[in-house]
Amino acid sequence: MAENGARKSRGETRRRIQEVALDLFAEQGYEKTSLREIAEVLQVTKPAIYYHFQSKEEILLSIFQNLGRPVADAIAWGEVQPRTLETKRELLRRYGAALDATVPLFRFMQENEATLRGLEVGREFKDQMTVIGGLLSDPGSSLAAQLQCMGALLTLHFGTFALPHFEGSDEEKREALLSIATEMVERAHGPQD
Amino acid sequence: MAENGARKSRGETRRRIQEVALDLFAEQGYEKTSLREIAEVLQVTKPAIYYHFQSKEEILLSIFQNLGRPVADAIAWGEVQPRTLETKRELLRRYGAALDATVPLFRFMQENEATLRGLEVGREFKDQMTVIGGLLSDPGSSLAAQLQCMGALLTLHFGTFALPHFEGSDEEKREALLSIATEMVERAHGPQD
Amino acid sequence: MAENGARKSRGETRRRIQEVALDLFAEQGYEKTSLREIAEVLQVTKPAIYYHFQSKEEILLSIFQNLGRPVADAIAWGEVQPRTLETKRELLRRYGAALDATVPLFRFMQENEATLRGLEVGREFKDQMTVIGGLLSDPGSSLAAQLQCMGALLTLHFGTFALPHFEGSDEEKREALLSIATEMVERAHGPQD
Amino acid sequence: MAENGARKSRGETRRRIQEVALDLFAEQGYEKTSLREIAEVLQVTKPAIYYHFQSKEEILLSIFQNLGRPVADAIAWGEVQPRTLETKRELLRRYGAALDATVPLFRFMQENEATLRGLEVGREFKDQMTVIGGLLSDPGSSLAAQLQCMGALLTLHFGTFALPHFEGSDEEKREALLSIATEMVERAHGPQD
DNA sequence: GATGAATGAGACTTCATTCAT
DNA sequence: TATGAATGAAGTCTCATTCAT
Repeated sequence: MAENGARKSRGETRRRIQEVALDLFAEQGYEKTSLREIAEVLQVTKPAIYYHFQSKEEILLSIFQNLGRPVADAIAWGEVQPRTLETKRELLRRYGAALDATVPLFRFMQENEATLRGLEVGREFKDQMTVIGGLLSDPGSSLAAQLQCMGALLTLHFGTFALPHFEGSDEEKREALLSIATEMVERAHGPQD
Repeated sequence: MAENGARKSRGETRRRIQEVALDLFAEQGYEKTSLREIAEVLQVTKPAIYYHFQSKEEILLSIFQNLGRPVADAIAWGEVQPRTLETKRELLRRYGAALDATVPLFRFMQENEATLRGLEVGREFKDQMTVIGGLLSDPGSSLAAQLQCMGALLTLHFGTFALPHFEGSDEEKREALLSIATEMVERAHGPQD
Repeated sequence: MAENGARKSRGETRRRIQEVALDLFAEQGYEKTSLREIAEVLQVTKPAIYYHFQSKEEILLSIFQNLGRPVADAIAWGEVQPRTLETKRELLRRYGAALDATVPLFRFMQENEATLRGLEVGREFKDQMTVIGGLLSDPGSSLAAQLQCMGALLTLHFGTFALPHFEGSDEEKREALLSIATEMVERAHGPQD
Repeated sequence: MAENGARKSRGETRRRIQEVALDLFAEQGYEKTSLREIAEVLQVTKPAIYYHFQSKEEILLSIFQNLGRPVADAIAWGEVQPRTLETKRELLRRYGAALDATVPLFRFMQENEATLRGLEVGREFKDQMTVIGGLLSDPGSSLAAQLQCMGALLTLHFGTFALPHFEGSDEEKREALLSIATEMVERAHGPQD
C-alpha cells in the first residue's frame, strides 16, 4: 500500500508500544494503566498489542531489558575492579551517567515498588542498588562508614530525580551532585588507607 | 451481646481497618489491594467497611491524617524558628524521630507514588520534603550547598528504610545516620557563617 | 420489599443458577455456554453469578455433587455385596434407577467428554462405569463373558438415552431395557456356577 | 526449493492439517482446540491454514467427508438388501469393520456431541445410528425385540471404544464383540421366523 | 504456498460500590 | 453495627478471521 505513509515496518509497532507503555506506567502506575489505554494512544486495538507481547507483564519485562542495560553494565564493571578509592569514584561516575540515561525507567521503578515486588524483574533490579552499595563500602568498615557510603549512593540516586527543582545547567547540577557523593565516599574510605 | 468479651467498642473496628489496610497497601500497593482482601483479613464483610468509611480512598485519607501528624508537627515547628545551624540540627533530629515513628506510612508513600499522585492527599504530603529541604538550606546559598542539604535529607529519609540491612542496635544506627546528615548540613551551612 | 413477590430467598438464586447452567451446558456444551448467557436467562448480571460461585467450573462441580449422588450410592452399595448373580441383578436395577433420576447430568457428561477430561470432576465420574463393569463380571472369567457384561452395561446406560425414540410407557420401556441387560449378565454369569 | 527433501507436495499439508486437527479435536474437544494450537503443532502460521481451508468448521467437515465414508457405505449397502437375518449379520460385520477403521473420528463424535449438534455435519452423522438401528430390527416387532436390537448396536458401537481395556489380541476381541452383538440380534429376530 | 500484522467480538473474572434488611 | 445479594464498569486475555505482501 504505497499510498499509506504510516505503513508499519517490522518492529516499529513493538517499539512504539514499549515507548507509550513506559510513559503511561511512569505517569499513572503499572496497575492503573490498562492495555485499552495503551492501545488507544497508539490507535490500534488491544489484540494488536497481544500480537507483539504475550502479556502486560511481558511489556514491562522488555522495557527493563532494553533500558536496564547501562546500569547493569556499570555494576558489571565495578564487580571486576580492585576495590580502590579510584574505582569507587569511577563507579559513582558511571552509575550517575547510567542513571541520567535511564531516568524514566528509574522514576517508574521508584514509584511502583509495591507493584514491582510481585513481578520478579522488579526484584532483580532492586538488588542492584544493594550490590553497588556493597562495592562502595568495605566489608570490614565501621557502621558509620557503611552508612556514609549508602548515603552517598542515595544522594546520587534520588538526587538525580530532584535536580529539575534546582537552578543551573544540567551539566553543572550533575557534576555538583556527583562531587557531593564522591566526597562522602572519600570521607568514608579515607580512614582505612 | 454482653457475654462476648471481644465485643467491638466504638472506633475499634475502624482502627483495625486502618491498621490492616495500611499493612496491605504497603505490602501490595494501593491498587492491588482490594476491599475484599481487607474484609477477609478482618473477618468481616465488605459492607461493614463501608459502614466505617465512605470509600476506599477515605480509608487512605484517614490513615494519613492519623499517622502523618508527627512529621507535619516537625515541619510546623521548623517554620517558626530562626534559621540557625542549631535549628537545622534540631529539625533533622525531629524529622528523623517522626520518620521512625511512621515508617510504615512512609514506606507506603514511597512505593505508591504513582498512585498517590492522583489522590491529592498524596500530593500534599510529597511537598513536605520540599519544605524541609527549604528549611535546611539558605535561600541565597550556592547550588552545591543546596544539593548538599538535599543530600542530607535524602540520606536521612531513605536511609531510614535501609537501616534493617545493617548490623547494630536500632539506637546506634539511627544516631549514626543522623550524625551523617547533620554533618552534611553543617558543611553546607559553614561557609556562610 | 413486600411488594416484590420475586424477592430472592437465600439459596434460591444459587439453585436456579445450577438449574439453568445444567440445561445450557447439556444443550450447547460447557465451553460454548457463556456466563453471560446464563446470566441473561436468569435475568441477573454476571457478577451475581460470581457471588454464588467462585468460577464457571465451580458451577459444574456443584452440579455433579448434587446430582451425582444416586449413582455413587448404587456403586457404593455394590462394592460391599457378595458377588452373586442376585447382587448383579440388583446392581443393574439400582444403576438403572439412578440413571433415570439423573438423565440430564449423564446426557451432559456423554456429550462433553472431551471437556470433562480436563476437569477432574469429570474424570472421577468416568471411572464409575469401569467400576460397575468390574462388579458385574467376574475377575477370572472369559473374554467373551467380560465383554458380554460390558455390553449389558452399555445397553442399559446408553439405551436409557435412546428410550424416547421408542413407543410405549416409560415404565414399560425401562423394564424391557433392564430385562435385556439382566439377561445378558445372567448368560455371562451362568457358565461359572 | 529443490534442495529441500521435505518439500511439501500439493495436498500434503492439507492432509497434515486434517490429521493434527482430528487428533486435537478428539483430545481436547472442538471448541477448546484453537487454530493457533493446530498451527503450532504443524509449525506453520495460522493464515497458512486458511490457505487450505475456509474456516475452522470446514476442517471438521472435510474430516467427516474423508473418514466417514466406510460407515456410510455400510449403511448404503444395508438399505438395499432384503431384511433377512443373514443381511443383519452382515450389516453388523460391516458396521463393526467400518467402525474399527474410523475409531478416532467416532471417538471425537461421541465426545463432542453437544458441539456437533450445532454443526449440521454432526447431525447428519448422528442419524446414521438410528438408520442402522432401523435396519436391524423389524418394523412391526415387539418393544423388547426393538430394544434388544438397539442394545446389540450399542454394544458393538460403544464396546469398540472400550476394547483397549481388555486383554487379548485385537482380532480376538473384535470377533467376540461382534458375536455378542450378532447373538442379540438373532435372539430378537428369531421369534419372527 | 505462506506470512506478518491487525481486528471485532467476546470470553472469564474482579472491583468498588449500593441497598434493603 | 453489620450482612446477603446484586450491579455497572472495567480488567486481561484469546479466538476466528482477514488482508496486503
